Amino acid sequence: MPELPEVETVCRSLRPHLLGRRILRVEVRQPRLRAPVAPDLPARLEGRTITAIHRRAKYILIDLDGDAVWLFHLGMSGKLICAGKGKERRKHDHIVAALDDGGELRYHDPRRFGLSVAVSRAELKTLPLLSRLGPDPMERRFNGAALYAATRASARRIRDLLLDQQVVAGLGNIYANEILFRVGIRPTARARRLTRRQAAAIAAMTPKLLRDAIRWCGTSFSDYRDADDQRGEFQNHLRVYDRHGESCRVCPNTIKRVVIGNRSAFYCPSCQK
DNA sequence: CCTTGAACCTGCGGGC
DNA sequence: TGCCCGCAGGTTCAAG
Repeated sequence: MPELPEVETVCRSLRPHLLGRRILRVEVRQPRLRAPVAPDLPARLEGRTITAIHRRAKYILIDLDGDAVWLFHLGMSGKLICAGKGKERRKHDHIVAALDDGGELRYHDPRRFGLSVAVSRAELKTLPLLSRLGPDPMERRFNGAALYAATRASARRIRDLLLDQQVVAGLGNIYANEILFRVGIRPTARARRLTRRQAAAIAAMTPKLLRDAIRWCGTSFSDYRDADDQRGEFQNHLRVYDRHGESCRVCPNTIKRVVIGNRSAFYCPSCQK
């Protein structure tokens, strides 16, 4: 479900509910996520107060007093929902935290591809999950030169390179495809065939498109929702993703779907070369 | 080292 | 109505 714009939207919607709140109790109802939830997770969180919420790529980091950080990755179907205590538990509510204002924070994830970890600040710095990530797309160190360097000697297709979180951290299949449409490059193009100019165009378009998607609160393609259960609106601005068989928005051609790297890629055969 | 494909899960929509 | 198939916003690991 969630790529960088959706994760950023979730962070923003969490803050009004969570900042300054104390965590009273954490219940792990299903520990079997992508990585098993550690048995000591509740003990590391209970009694602590939430001081800040940030995002790194597709990870959500909740800072607590007393040197603790609560980290989430939403996988494909994960949601963080803030709810009043009266609301009944739903199937797949795997982690439920009770807050000092009577509210709750729930981690809900039918497919269980997400994960949740509680660590100290020192442990956070050494977490392989985060230390393996490349630059966020909004950082200055992600630029045309860096992307061009990553494309050299790469036999991979450019769509797959953009999904590699070590190259740039935060893109997923929707935005990788949308970026490539907007710069006129086919997702199937071999990375090493790109020119310096094309790499620069992709690197410039990436933060631009992501900011635009954040402005629309992300893409609610099927089930993505923020912490208030609100939909995003960027699905109304997609030009190629999941539009195969439909007509291109800028030319008379039909959008095509191909499978590369085991995942669908979408493009317009005449707008993208 | 690099690249590809399968695996991890559940749910939904389409075709029959 | 029900069953089977393919597909899904992500990541990791094994095999070649």
